[in-house]
Amino acid sequence: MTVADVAKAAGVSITTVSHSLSGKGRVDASTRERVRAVAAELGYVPSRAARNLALGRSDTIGLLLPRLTTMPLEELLGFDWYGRVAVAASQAALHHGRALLALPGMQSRAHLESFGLEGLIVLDPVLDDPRLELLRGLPTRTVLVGQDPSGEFGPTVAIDTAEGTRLLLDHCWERGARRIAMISPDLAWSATADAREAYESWCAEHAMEPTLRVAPVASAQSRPDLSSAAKQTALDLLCAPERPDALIGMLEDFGHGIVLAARELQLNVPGDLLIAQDIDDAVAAAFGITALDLNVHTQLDIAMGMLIADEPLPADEVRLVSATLVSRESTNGLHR
Amino acid sequence: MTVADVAKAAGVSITTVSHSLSGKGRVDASTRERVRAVAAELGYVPSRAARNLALGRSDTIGLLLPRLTTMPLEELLGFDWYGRVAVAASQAALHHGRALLALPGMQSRAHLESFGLEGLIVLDPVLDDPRLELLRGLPTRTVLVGQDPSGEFGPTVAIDTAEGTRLLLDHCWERGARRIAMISPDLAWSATADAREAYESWCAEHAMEPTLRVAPVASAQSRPDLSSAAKQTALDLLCAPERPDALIGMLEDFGHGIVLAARELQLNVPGDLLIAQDIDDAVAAAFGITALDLNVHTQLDIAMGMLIADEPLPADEVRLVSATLVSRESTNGLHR
DNA sequence: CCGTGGTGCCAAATCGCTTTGGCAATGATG
DNA sequence: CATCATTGCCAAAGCGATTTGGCACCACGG
Repeated sequence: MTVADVAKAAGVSITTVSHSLSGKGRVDASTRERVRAVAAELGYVPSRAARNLALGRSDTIGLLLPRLTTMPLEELLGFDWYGRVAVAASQAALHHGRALLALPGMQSRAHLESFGLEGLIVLDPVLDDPRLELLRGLPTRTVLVGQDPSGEFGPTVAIDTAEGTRLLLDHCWERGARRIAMISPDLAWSATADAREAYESWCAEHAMEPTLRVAPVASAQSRPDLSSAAKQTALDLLCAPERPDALIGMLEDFGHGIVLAARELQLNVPGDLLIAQDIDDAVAAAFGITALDLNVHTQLDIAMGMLIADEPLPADEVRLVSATLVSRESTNGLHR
Repeated sequence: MTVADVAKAAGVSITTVSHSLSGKGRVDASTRERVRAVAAELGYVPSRAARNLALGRSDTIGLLLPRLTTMPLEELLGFDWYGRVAVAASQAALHHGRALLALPGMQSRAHLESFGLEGLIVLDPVLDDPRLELLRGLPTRTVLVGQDPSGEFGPTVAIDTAEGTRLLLDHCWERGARRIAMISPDLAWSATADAREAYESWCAEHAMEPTLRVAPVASAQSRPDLSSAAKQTALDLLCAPERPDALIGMLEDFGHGIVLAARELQLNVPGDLLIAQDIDDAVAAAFGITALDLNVHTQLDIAMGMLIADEPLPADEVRLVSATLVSRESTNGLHR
């Protein structure tokens, strides 16, 4: 079932069929409708491959995963967050009739171009990101999702990390915390840096001594045990002389690790210690840990919209998405 | 950069380039190596679109999601399990140099064919599955992942649900439980039916009265609250005169719901009640709930292997994958 | 010396679509 | 009535790969 079949059945040329269906050329309205009717009746569906070849691009959006740690790239998808991003991207693409392709690592530019992608989503760049080299001058429309430390990637969709961090801090403050510590991962993420910065300036404004600890996760060869890393760091913090009365974990599973640490030290949550996390997930929800909903669907809807829009990509637009605070029992208030 | 460019650079014909790179025609070994070297030096990567058109198929594997409830299809990806399957499928495809396409619902057969898929993975059929009609006579290699109640889909990869169910029951029995109840969802899944059957025959073997309750989740218009559904059912069960001493939840989040019910009734877990779940996930892990690891990567590796193998698909092979019991605190033993 | 078979290479057709450029018919304009 | 612009349609030329069928050459055996 090809254009030729439809053309024959409708008694017109291939050109007219193509123009009728795409609405592009000059075709009489009645002819167009007739051709469309015939095509529909025959159940004609154009071949993707042929269309892609002729158009020089596919209806596929690529998803370029980051290179955070030394672990194999594919394993990143096993991370809850990247899994969710991949799913959200898939849904957004699907919603616009596009397919999503999780790209097999960083190959050559030619390799990247061979897919004839309609658009490309690049996730979470880090400083000195080797992918920058790949993307420079790439003809493919590209949108960054996640913050860009270098500012060189171009159009970006990102969470307003500073705002989100302040949401968490304000929330803990309101619930009575006066010594709020932060546990941050050792990742070169821009969001991580922004959060630390926001934390420090917030502390300055509230005349609070900042207590920042870094939990090591980046050096793992395989999927790191985020919860345990956070737990160790939390234990360390909570045994210090001036024990914090609130702990904010800045990576998935960190909240859970902190809960385990508190349990081990027989601290009551939230009576003795408030706990919050910068990113919401099923575990945080099940444990009643206050967290930020990063609105991954909103982020990817926006990114997808930018990619498939008709107008040219805005060169340096940064669209910030606000995180939503999800308040749960873990910050229900300290004993006084 | 096309075959023509490589041909010119190497001083041979397009045919010879194609043959050299694919290793298919008759080409002198030295020529082949030379052409390959030139292609590599030029950074030549064949265009997917052109190859797909010429070959009549893409290097894309489709993933056909099930139609479990009345919710919009895309939302299924939001289910933890299907998200994980999609990610695992993506990884498996990626590992074989293929792309994975989450298919936009059940369209016409022509629509399905328009993708020129190299292979198709169909997830979790139910009785009277409307997708059966679509697939009958489809030229695409198709593998089913999940159990097939009708037995009409052809080659299948599935978890051995009966074996897995028995693993859970034996485990609870060993830990001292003598009144093991099961909470099952109201889904037309074959796995659900198999589990119930396995439960009943196991009970018969152990002279135990089966206590099966169905938690309603299928009628939800949007993503159902699985945990609450299970909690309600568990509360009901645990308030009955002959209170069970072990509860097995047969869907994701059911274990968590049962934990909440036990907590509400001030039952000690595992002192007064053992809890287990038929499917492991991050929440079960974080809560220390014993669960079955359904080895989703193994399942999809096998399925992908069948799809891209050279030999023809075995018509009716069913490859059963064993679940792995992950024992955690929730079944650490009853008070006696 | 001729027929046979194998080897190395290539021209051209093919996949199914989009798009360009042109032709004929029609209507508007001077 | 001649001219020109517009409209409706189509033939043909791509897009970049694969693959078929055939040609020229060489070696071998009868």
